[in-house]
Formats: sequence, C-alpha cells, structure tokens
Amino acid sequence: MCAAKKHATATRPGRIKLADVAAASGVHYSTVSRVLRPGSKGRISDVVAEHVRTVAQELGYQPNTIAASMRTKSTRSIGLIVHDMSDPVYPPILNAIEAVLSPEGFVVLVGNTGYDIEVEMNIINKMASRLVDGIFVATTRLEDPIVARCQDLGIPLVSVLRQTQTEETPAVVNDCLGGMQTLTRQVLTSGHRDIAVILAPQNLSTARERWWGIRHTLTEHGIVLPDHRIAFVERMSADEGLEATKALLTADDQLPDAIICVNDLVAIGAIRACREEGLKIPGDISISGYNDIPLVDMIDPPLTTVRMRLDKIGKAAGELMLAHLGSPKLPAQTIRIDAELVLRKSLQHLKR
Amino acid sequence: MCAAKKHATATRPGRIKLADVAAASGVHYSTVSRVLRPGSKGRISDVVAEHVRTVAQELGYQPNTIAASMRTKSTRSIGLIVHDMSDPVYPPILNAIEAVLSPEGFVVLVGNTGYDIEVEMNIINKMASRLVDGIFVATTRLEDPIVARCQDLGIPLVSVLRQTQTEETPAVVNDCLGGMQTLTRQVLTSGHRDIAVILAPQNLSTARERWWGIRHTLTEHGIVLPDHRIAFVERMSADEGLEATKALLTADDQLPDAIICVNDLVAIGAIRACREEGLKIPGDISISGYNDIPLVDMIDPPLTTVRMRLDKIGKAAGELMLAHLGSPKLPAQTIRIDAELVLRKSLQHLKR
DNA sequence: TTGTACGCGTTATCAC
DNA sequence: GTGATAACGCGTACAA
Repeated sequence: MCAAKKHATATRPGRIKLADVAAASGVHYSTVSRVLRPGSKGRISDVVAEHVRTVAQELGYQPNTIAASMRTKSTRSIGLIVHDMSDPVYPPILNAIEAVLSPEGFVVLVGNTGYDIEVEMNIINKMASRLVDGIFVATTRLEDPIVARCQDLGIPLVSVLRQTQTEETPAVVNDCLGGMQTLTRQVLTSGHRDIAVILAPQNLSTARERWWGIRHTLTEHGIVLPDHRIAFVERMSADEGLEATKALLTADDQLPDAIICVNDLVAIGAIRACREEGLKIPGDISISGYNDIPLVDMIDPPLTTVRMRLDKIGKAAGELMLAHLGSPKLPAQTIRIDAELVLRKSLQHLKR
Repeated sequence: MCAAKKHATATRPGRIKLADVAAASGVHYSTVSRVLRPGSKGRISDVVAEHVRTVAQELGYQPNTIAASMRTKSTRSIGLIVHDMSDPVYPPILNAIEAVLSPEGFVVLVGNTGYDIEVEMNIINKMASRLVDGIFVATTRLEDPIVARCQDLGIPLVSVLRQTQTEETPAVVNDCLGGMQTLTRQVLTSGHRDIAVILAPQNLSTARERWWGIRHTLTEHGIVLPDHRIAFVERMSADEGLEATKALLTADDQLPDAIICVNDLVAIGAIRACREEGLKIPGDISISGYNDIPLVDMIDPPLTTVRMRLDKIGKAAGELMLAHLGSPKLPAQTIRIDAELVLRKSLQHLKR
C-alpha cells in the first residue's frame, strides 16, 4: 500500500496508473486493463475481477483516456463550431448534442469563429490535431471551404441548421422554406400587400430558403417586391436590423404594411427602429421574425415568429453523428425538422 | 514520395506523422520535431529548417496533439462546467474564456450538469480522465464536493460567478453585495417601503450576497422584512419566479410596493404573474431583476436590473487560470468585478 | 547542429 | 484465464 503510493508519486502528480493497481492486486497490468474495460477479449475469473475492481476503487484509479486514445485512435471527443455562442440559437443545440453524446462517453469541444473564416480554419486544424472523432459545423455556407477541409482530413462532419449547395453533407436543418411560406401566407391573410423584407446573405441555406419561401408565396399571390422593399443585413444582428429598417422606412413616400425579417434578432432591430421613428407596431406597421428566441414573447409588442425546434435539431444531429461514427460509409442525408408559426401581436390585421 | 505515402496509409487513415516528413526531407524525425516546435532546445540551421517546413506544409502535416500530450503531460485543454448552457449568463463567459485561452493553444470542453450533482461529479471524473489542465466551475456552492474533488485530483480550478465559503478557491465573481445594495437603495429612494423579495438557495454565494445586500440596506433604513414578504425559488427560472410571485401576492391583504427578484429570469416570472393577476407594472407594483440578460430592455415594461460584466468576468477568469497554470503555487484570490445599476421602467417612484 | 534512444499509459496480440 | 510484449506518435536528455 505504501509502496503503491510511493510509486504513484514517483510519476508526475500522484496519478495512479494501471501498473499501480496491478502491483497492489498482484496481477499483471494487462489483466487489470481487461477487467476494467468491458468488452475486452479474454474473459477473467470473477474472483480476480472483483478483487482488481475493489483495489482500483480503493486507490482511486482514473483511466488515462489520452493514453488509451493513443492506441485506439479514437478520442471520443467531437467538435462543435459556431460563430458566437451568445447567439441564442446555439445553446439549446449544444445542450441537446451533449445530452446525446455524453452518455456514449463523448465530450464536446466548442469553437467560436467570431464570424472569421480564417479563425474557423484554424479551429478545424486544431481540432484535427486533437484527433476529434467528428465535427458539428453550425456555420456552414453553401460553398464551404471548411466542409471541404474536413472531407480532406477524413473527419466525419455533420452540418447543423444549415446545408451545403450539393446537399452531400449529412445535415440536420429546420424547414425554413416551409416555415417562411406559412408565415408569409399569414401576413397576406392579415391583409398586408405592401410588404418589405430584410434578408441575409444568400450564401447561407437558411437565408436563401427563407427568401425563397417569401418570394414563392408572394408570387403565388401575384405580388412582386420592388427593389426598395428589399434590404440586406450582413450579419443577423439587432444593430444591422435597425439600420436596414431605417433604410427601408425612408426608401419610399409610403410606409410598407409589414416587414418580414430573416430572424428574430433582426426583427428586434426593426422594432427599435420603428420606435425611434415613432411608429406604432402593429398599428402603423407589422413586423415578424424567425426563430422564437427566448423573451420575444415578452417584448413590446410580442413578436410573431416561427419556432424552430432547436432541441429536436440538436438531438437529431447527435444521433446522426453517432450513426456516421458507427458506419463510416453511410450516405449523406438531410434531415428536416418542421417549423411552427407562432402568432403574436407584432403582426395584426391591416385596418385601413 | 510514393514510399512516404505508402507508409502513411499503412497507419490508420493516411495521417502524416513526423517520421513521414522526416523521410521526405531526408533528416531525422527528431530534427523535424525541433523545427516545428518553437522553443525547442537545440537550434537548427536555417536551411534545414526552411526545407523541413516546406516539406511538412506540402505533406499537410498535422501534429498529433494526443501523442504530444502523452509526453508533456499537458493536454492544453480545460473544462467549463455549467448547469445549463441555455442560461444566458453562461455564453458570454464561455466566449470570453475562449478568447483568452484559444490563442494560447487551449481548447474548451463544456460540461452541462443539468442541475444534477451526480452528473456533475461524473463530468469531473471524465475530465480528469482526459487530463484537462484546469477546470472552470460556474456551479460552485458554498460547500462544494466538486471543488474538493478537484483539489484531491490536483486539478487547478477557477470558480466563476460564485465562490466557496472559505474563499480558498481562485475565483472571479460579480460584486453582488454592492450591486444589490445600490439597487435596494434605489428602490427606497423611489419611495417604496413595503418591499417583498424573491430569494434563491443560500448555499450559493451569489444568492446569499444579494440577500445580504438587500437586508443590510433595508436595516440601515430601519426596515425589517416580515416572513410573508420573503419567498424562495429552488432554481432561478421564470417558472419558479411566477409561482413565488403568486404566493407573495396572496400572502397579505395589502400588495407590496415592490418585488426585488434575485435575478432577471425570476423577475420575468414575476412580471408574468403580475400580468395574470391584472396588476400594472410599475403602476401597481414595481419589479427588479439582476443580470441584465439580453432583451430585458425590450420587454414590457423594460426591466430595472443590475448589469454584470460577464465579458470582464470571463476574461479575468481566463487570465487567472493562465496565471495558476503558470505558477501552480499561486495563492487563491477572489477577483470582484463591479456591478452597475440599470434603471428602467419596471421600477418607478411610488405615487400615493 | 543533428542523430540516438527511451519512455509516456494504454490496448491488442501473441504465448502459455 | 492470465502474463508478456509490441506498438501508438511524439519530446527530450544525451551522445556525437
């Protein structure tokens, strides 16, 4: 016992290793390894197994996962790449992914790109260096060098929320097309005809699908948006939403009936802009978002939006990753999770 | 060239290793190691160094961090333990921590406890198995078995947001005592005297300090809260805030002038409860929160609260961790970051 | 300045 | 059923 302890402190920081518990139980350390790892080849007599287990317990043995990874080539770690964890869409996804993977012994490494593609590439390389077993990418562009890089490196990748142009990447996304169609139909049902939109860069599948959803529905009703009713934000933030809205409001003598925003944060900016201009919502103008992030039901006015089931998306992504880790040659599939319209006060029937 | 490639594919997934680039550049692999790692012992002739570097580049060599960790006993990874990443206080902290540590080559492992202390202990053990260099704990209790366990394991720990009873843990916290004193003084200045509070479990330093801040300020003004003006939540959520508020509102014939809530989420619940009861805020009753989470400036009514500089807290925590990793025997210190009162409509002067 | 040789803690594959 | 032993890829003291 004293011997074991002494040996332990002889190594770096008093860490117990297989050899220590082997010495203390009087068996070879390969035997200990077999006992402690379920699913090992040779069977062990119950007596020895029990003995070894208690000794390991007593000594407080913690397996060294790093050393194991060295042999097995599997680190049981996976990366998650997001632009900015403060964006409220990401945490529920992280939680759901972790809930699925953690019981399987995985750990999640988070990488924040800060919207910088160079940073993003560095993160990928860093994660590759760390031999992650797989990577979730929530920043996917339609043509994405990051995705290409992962394929080069042979790292299994699951795209979350967004999809690539070719759809050759395993992905779990929200049905933005359907969601935005439903929303737009509701806007029309409410009597609005002079509609403005705030869109995001069309190299993102989400932004593109949402725009298509709007345009398709409007076209069905014989409406074509003039250029001055279309604004773009570079990033989907409240600040840019505010700027874009101000531009829209001054683009024509007439105010639009409604502004359909690409997401909730942009809609928040739109509401701020309208307030600054002294406009009543929904009296003077209706506004809608997308995402149903926390507290948009509490703001003034409560925001009409489309709810994405982020928990479902994260869960499906986690399961998809497990499937791909299990059978590496699984064909890519895109899983679409339904969206749901959430009607609140910011969108109301036009009274004129 | 063909030889190198063949060798590479002989190992697992075509991964290039030191030996491969050594073979391709005609030097020994220890030389390659020295070239590629700045701060290695022996100096290398510039010619060789340059040559090796280009060869490594061409082959797309990615160092195997796992193997390196095996030697160096340092994984350059650190854990971050939170209850639930969806709580909006955590993401800014994660971001700031990552911003500080990432340039130093660290990666952040996130662990969600789901408010379950058993899960929490498993996470610690798992992280210990992965040889994390340090752990940030944002779930600290005044007496915390997790913290004790980390000390046993010899893992450097930095407590974030909260502190232990003895203050023997390196920690970065918000000055909740000062923040709540300032807020409470403002409540009194506004003319409120019949005050109710919603508190959280007193085994958390934040909850205790906030309560002390309230009580101390009230006592200074000769006010003692009767029991029926005090409610508790088990978790600081909107749902529990709503329940607690309903209990408070029915505890006496008279309504309180104001409800001071332990944090914003609880205050959100309080606002909902008041709405359900048909009470006007701040006309009938004033409400305050703590944290200044996103969008509480946009809700109806905008919430008076105290702003914690989560970015500053995260940054300081990251730097404190680096300091402790650099000099392991650094004495524990508690860094307090100032709080700032944010006055909004939900708290108004009493008109009677 | 560069090459040699060993060890980090595990797992896998031999023998026995 | 158990023991011995060879990798895994890299870092580094030491030798040359």
